[in-house]
Amino acid sequence: MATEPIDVPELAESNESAKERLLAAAEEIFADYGYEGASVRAICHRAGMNVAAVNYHFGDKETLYVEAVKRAHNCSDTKPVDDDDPTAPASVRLERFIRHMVAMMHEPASPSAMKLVVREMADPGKAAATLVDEFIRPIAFRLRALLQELQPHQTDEERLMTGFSIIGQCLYYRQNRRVSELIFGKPQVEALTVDMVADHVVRFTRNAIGLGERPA
Amino acid sequence: MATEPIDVPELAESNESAKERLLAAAEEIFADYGYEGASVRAICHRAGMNVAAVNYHFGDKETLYVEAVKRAHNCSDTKPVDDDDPTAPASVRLERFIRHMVAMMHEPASPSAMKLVVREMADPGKAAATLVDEFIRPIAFRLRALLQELQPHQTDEERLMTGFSIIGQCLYYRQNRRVSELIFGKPQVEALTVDMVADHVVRFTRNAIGLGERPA
DNA sequence: ACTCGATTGAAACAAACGTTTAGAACAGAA
DNA sequence: TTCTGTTCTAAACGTTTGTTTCAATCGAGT
Repeated sequence: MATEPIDVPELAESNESAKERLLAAAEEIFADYGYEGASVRAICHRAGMNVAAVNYHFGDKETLYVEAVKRAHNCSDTKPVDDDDPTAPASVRLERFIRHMVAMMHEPASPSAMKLVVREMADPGKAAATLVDEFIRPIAFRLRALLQELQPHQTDEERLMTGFSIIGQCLYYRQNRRVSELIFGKPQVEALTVDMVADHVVRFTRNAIGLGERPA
Repeated sequence: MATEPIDVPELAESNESAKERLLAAAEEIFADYGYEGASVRAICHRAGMNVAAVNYHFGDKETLYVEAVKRAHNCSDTKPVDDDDPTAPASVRLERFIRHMVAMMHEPASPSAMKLVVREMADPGKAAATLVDEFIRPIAFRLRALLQELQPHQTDEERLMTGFSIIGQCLYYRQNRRVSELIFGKPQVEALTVDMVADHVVRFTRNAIGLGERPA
């Protein structure tokens, strides 16, 4: 009681390691089965820990979920878009934006993290607000700024819809890949590589907003 | 045993009415809470029936779910696209296709039915195959045929991606509406009416595939 | 060695889950 | 009426859920 806790550096490490394992396991299970479908027991089993671990480290299932989603969006690779060259022409930066977006959707650094993030976005829950603030909105505002440069004569609403058209194309392959495979067969869809899709979306979008064919 | 069942006309009606109420309730609850999140008790309570009703009429929860999804896609309005005038030019039929698609996503005849269908598409389960066969694939093949008319010089893969770009734009507003509201604020997104979005997607797509601005 | 706070383990908790059972209520046929 | 089959209800089934309890274990400070 009387003794102040002082700092516990190495203990904190092992603490983080335990929480980290739990978060990693939660990310996978939540991504695969959804919030309701994932059981605390399955998560703890995956983490090699006891059922009580969730309650001890996070309090309850919901808190664990929110923390897992927060951790997931940190694992996503936002950086390549951050160090974008601001001196390049807007049309080039738009192309880079699209290519980064398509790549992120097709081959995310952490598939289960991306899966979990997209799941939360499709059905926004308690973690959605944080996710939007720290992960989604920055990307959306970057695109909006680009479109303001490229189409200053258009209204805000027109640019908003243009942004949705671009994002909609990129998101399609992540949100509807499996259905597409059911429709056209898996080989047909798998034949579409990241580069092919990126090239297509860039060309489709450039034509759509009047940038014309991309110069070689 | 010895007596054959004969026909039971009016009894069959009341039977259908009971199953129908159950299916309607299941559609709403499953659409709102997902398969795992929806409880058999909640569905039966909504239908004003006993818990055992699900097991009596459908056997188990999963069968009820599949039947509810099948019923949901029947409630969706596929017809307006069916009686499409085949004599009109392909570019006009494409525009009609897009407008119908956008309208169906924005203001479906039965919101809960559409919600349930989209949910199953996002996370394909046991009902996905039927849904694709009877509901999704016909639409997709119609679009593919249109693009074959409009862009006969392109490869199958290019046309496939073009189709995905078009569908991706239409689906965006249904799959990511709530996130968009979180990003930009509800009023900004609600300001986009069905007609505005349809006009935009038509113009965006026409430009993208080289049809030029639509003639007045 | 001893103490004490942090962490883990096995077990159990009440509640909710999908499912089942046995019988009541009903309608038509004999 | 009596019988027969169908439909519905109340109650309970066994299992699984998220959560809690409490003692065992560990690690560092005195």
